[in-house]
Amino acid sequence: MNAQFKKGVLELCVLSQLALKDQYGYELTEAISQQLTVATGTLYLILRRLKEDSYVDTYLIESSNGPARKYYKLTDKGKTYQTDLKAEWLDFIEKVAILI
Amino acid sequence: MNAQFKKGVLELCVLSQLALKDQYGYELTEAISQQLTVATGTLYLILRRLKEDSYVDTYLIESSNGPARKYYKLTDKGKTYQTDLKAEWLDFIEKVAILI
DNA sequence: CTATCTATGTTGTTTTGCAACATAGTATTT
DNA sequence: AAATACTATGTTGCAAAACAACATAGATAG
Repeated sequence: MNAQFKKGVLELCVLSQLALKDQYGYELTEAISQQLTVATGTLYLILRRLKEDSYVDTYLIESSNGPARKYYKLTDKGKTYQTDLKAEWLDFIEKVAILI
Repeated sequence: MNAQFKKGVLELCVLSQLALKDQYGYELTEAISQQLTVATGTLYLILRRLKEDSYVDTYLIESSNGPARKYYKLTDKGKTYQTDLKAEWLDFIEKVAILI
C-alpha cells in the first residue's frame, strides 16, 4: 500500500475511531488494520502527538490477559478537531476527483 | 490546506493531467491550483522525479511571450503507472470512508 | 522454561511538500 | 532607458509523518 497516501489521514482515522468510543492502542491497531496496513509503532506515535496537543486524554485499566491497557478518550478540543479534519478530508478528495 | 493530505496524491494529479494531454510545468501548476493550493517549486520536483523514473519524456517548444516551455509527455510506463495509482487511490479513499 | 499472544513504546531512515530564493525571456509602463 | 510585471523553470534547507526494526513486559499454554 502507498505509504504516502496515509500521511495525515491515519490521524483522522484514529480520531474518528475514538469518536465512536474510548479505545486502547492495540484495539485501535486491530480496528484500523482491517482496512489499512499500518505499523504498530505508527499508531503509538500518532496517539502521543494527539495527547501532546490535548486532543485526547488517557486512563489506565487493568487487563486480565496481559499488561494494563491505556485507554484514549477524545477531549472537546479533539472532537472539534475531528469534525473539522473530516470536513477538510471530504473536501480534499472531491477536489482530487476533479483532477484525476 | 492540510499539506499532509497531498503526499503522494499530487503525483497522481500530475499524471492524470498529463493523461489528458501533454503540458508544460507552468500550465500544470495553474491547472492544479484551480483545485488545490500547491507551491510552484513542488510541481517541478514531482516532474523531475517522474522523469528520473521514466514515467514521462520531455521536449522543448519556443514561446512567443516568455522563455521556452518544457512539455511533459506520459510514457507507456507512465500510463500504466497512472492507471494503477488511480485505482489504488480510489480503493484507499473507500477504505478510509469505512473508518471515519 | 520456552513460545506465544497481548500491549506499549523508541529510534533511525525515507519520502515528500513547503517556503524562500535564483534565473531568465518578453512586454508594458514610466 | 529603467523599472515593473508576467511567464517560465529550477534549487536548497526544513519539517512532517509513516515505516521497519527493535525493546520491554505481563499472562498463558505447551
